[in-house]
Parts: sequence; structure tokens; C-alpha cells
Amino acid sequence: MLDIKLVRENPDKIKSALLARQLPNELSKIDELLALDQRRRALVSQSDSLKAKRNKVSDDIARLKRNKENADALIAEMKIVSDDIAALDAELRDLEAKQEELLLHLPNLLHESVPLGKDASENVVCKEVLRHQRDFDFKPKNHLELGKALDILDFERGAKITGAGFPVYKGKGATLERALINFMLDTHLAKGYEEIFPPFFVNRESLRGTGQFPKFIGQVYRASYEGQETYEADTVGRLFAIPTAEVPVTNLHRDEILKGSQLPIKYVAYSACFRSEAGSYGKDVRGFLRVHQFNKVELVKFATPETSYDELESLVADAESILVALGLPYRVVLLCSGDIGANAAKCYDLEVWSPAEQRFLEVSSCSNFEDFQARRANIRFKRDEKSKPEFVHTLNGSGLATSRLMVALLENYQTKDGKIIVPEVLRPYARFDAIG
RNA sequence: GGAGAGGUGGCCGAGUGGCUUAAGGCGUCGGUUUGCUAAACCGAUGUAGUGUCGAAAGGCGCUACCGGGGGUUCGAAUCCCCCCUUCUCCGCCA
Repeated sequence: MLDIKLVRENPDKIKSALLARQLPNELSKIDELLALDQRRRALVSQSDSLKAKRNKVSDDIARLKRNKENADALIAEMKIVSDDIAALDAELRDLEAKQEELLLHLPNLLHESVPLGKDASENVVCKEVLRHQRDFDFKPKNHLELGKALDILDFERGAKITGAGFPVYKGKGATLERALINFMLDTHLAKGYEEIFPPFFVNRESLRGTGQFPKFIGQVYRASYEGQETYEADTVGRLFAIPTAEVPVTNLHRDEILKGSQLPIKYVAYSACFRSEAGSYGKDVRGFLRVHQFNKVELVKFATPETSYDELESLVADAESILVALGLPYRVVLLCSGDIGANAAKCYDLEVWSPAEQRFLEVSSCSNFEDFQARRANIRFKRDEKSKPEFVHTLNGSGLATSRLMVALLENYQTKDGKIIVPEVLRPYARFDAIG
């Protein structure tokens, strides 16, 4: 969420960000917001001065009553004042709700280093690490064929017991998945991240805090719990399956004031991730490319404003180190203004090479949100005891998501006779060195 | 699921409708005293919104905030309703 003060004082800055993000239809929202804000501020000032009067006269009434004098005239007068206040406050609540709604839907500003571009085709490839790219002397199988032949992935039974997009890992496939997760966690722990094992369900405040709500409410699975039917609206008593560990982990410090000396805070968290992927039918539907449940190891940082871009670079490097250790071909892409997510000020994607698909697959998004999430979630810090609280900068990135990583792993490490060689670094975790 | 007790500032804790500007204490910061330290004493010590003065740091004023939301009242930390949450006991359960 952006600061309403920023909107008020610098509307052009926000408008140019909207244009860069290819959102020209949103421009009118800024003017709407400015008009609302002006009206709201006028009402606040009216209401406040009436309240000041009420407080003062209430003291007078108290004094009269103590002296056993008559206060009926003042009470009658204040009755009217109170009614006026109630009317103003009702209108104010309405305006505030509308303003909040508009503000929550506005995307973040962009960092100056973000390239301008209309869509994904104009993203900038910063780095390609292709030394592990293989020349196959046979036609590489895709992960579906490999998974089926080796009996380690079962999409059909997943669809039977739950639904399409809920894969089952079996035998050495299940073990390899677990090995990957543990390898990634241990690697990040060694780099000074603290491990969190978060709840997989959160409340709506948490989703609002990290910016998934209200915009992406359709992408999130909901769970009701007993007694929920009796609540007046479906806004109460619902929990939501997390789309990423970013949500619970960033919200750990919601409504808190951190000490400057604690920063940067670096967390690593494994979680299952749940995404309904509504409206995305037709693209990347095969196998692991798009699923409703997957596993991810997430990196989350809380940093001071002046260090957050250095922290972003090291976050990307930490995520990259997994791909390097696994010996997979990959590239780093800087997202352009037309492709970057609404909450991020700057974002790098890590993409791993799929020999069967003959293209790169996204396995990580590393973003600096600056104070966008911190303002929503009210996460602040004090430089020292005496200084005023400031919003922290929040960052996160996958390190990494396993589903597409598994695709790349199986495909890149397959042999001509249909086996999978387990990468060296995973062997201590898997306790076998090949599948098949 | 049932019964009971709680949630007040950075922390502890008083406060049953107006002499509360949230008592008192602890902590922290500044000062006085002082070979040094400690103690004692004095003072300060929240967040947000808004107005005003200022080049700025900040000052002064007003408003809101006692778990969250609604209500009663001229006036609510205090009374009423709903919700969240913590603890204790009972029941059930992997």
C-alpha cells in the first residue's frame, strides 16, 4: 500500500508508475482518490473541532453537577452536538472505507533500475549460467514420461483422491522431494537464515498484509471451520490456505516495532503452497508446470531502507546457489515494468532450463517490496531508543520452488537407458545415487 | 465441546460513569550531588491524524487510541452486545 501523503503530494509519480506498468485505466483512480482525500480531511477537521467542544462542555457539566447546579441547558445543547458528530463520523467511515479500497488496489512504485517494457518479452536477461547444459545423444524424455516410467510421480491417482493439479510423489520420487527440501533448508541455514515452520493456514489480515488481498482473493483456497454457518457474513471465521510461506513469515512481525539492531532479519521457511490458479487453464497445464499444491522453501528478509537493495542482490545470490550446487543450467531475469508484480518495486526471476520443453521455467521470484507490505502490515523499526519508528523494507524470494525444479532435475539428469542420476549434493539426503 | 478467570502505556499494576491530565512502581534517557561507581533527589519518557509556528531539528494546540468491533449516555478504561485471544479445570481426540 502506498502512503496517502505520497499520493497527495506526488500524484504524478504514481501516475507514471501506472503507465510504466501498462495500467492506463487506473489513472482516473488517482484523481478519485485525491478528491476523496480532500473531502475526508475536511470532515475530520469538522468532527475534531466538534469533539473538542464536547469534551470541554462535558467538563463544565461535570463541574455544575458536582456543585448541585442545573446543567439541563448544556446537556440539551450537547445532545445536538453529539448527533452532529455521529453524522459526520458515519460519513467519514464511509469515505475511509472507499479510500482504503482504492489504496489497497494501487500497485507499488518502481525502482529506477527497473527497465521499461510492455510485457514479459521485454524482460532483461542479466545472466545465463549454461555450463551444465547437456548435449543429449538421444531424445530427452519429459518429466511426465520419466515420472511414469520410474513410478515416482502419480498424477492420475492424485486427481482421483483430490483433484487435477495435486500430484502424488511415490517411492524414490517422494524421497528425492524430501531430500531437495532438506538440502535447500540446510544450505540457507548455513548462510545465516533462521528457520521457521509456519502454519499453512492464515487469516485474512495476513493475506492483506502481504498484498494478496483484496486483489488475488480468487487464487486462494478457503477453509471454513465448524460453526462458520452461523456467522452473519462469510467474512468471519474463515481461514485461507497459504499460496506461499511469504504470507505467514512476513506477517510474523505484523503490528510490531523492531529494533534497528535486529535488522536485517533473515528467515527461511519450508511450506506447502496452495494456489487455485483460477483462470489459467490452457497454459502450462501439463504435469508439474502448473499445480494447485507444491512445495517451496522461501526466503524472507526484513531490512532497513538503505540496505534493502543490497539485500535483494544477496537474496538472489542465495537462491542461485541452489541451482549452482545442483549443477543445473539457469538464467537470471530482471522483470520489466510491464511484467513485474503489483507489490514489488523490483523483481528478479530465476529460470531453470528444461531440455524436454526446450525453454526456461521459473523456479524463483526474488522481490524487494520496499515499504509497500510493511505499510499494509504495519511493520516498523526504530533505529535506536529515541528515534521515531519507520517502516521496514520487506523482501522475499523462493529458494526454491520444488515442482519445476523437479522437472529440471529429472530431465537434466536422465540417462539414455531411462535412469535418473542423483546430483552429488543430494545423495547424503536421499541415500541413493540413482533412480531406476 | 463444557465451566471459570483474565487482556490497561516499553514492563508490572491500580482504576464500577464526570476532582483521571490513566494513580503508583519498574525500566530507559537527561540533570543535580559526587575521587569513581552505586544510591538519593529532580525532570523527561507512546502511536496515529490534523492545525499552527519554524529554514530545519522541533515547539505549541486539537482529536483519536485501555484486545477488536458495535451500542447506551451530555459524557465510557468503567455499563450493554458480538467477536478475537490468553490462562486454569473437565470432556473428547492424533
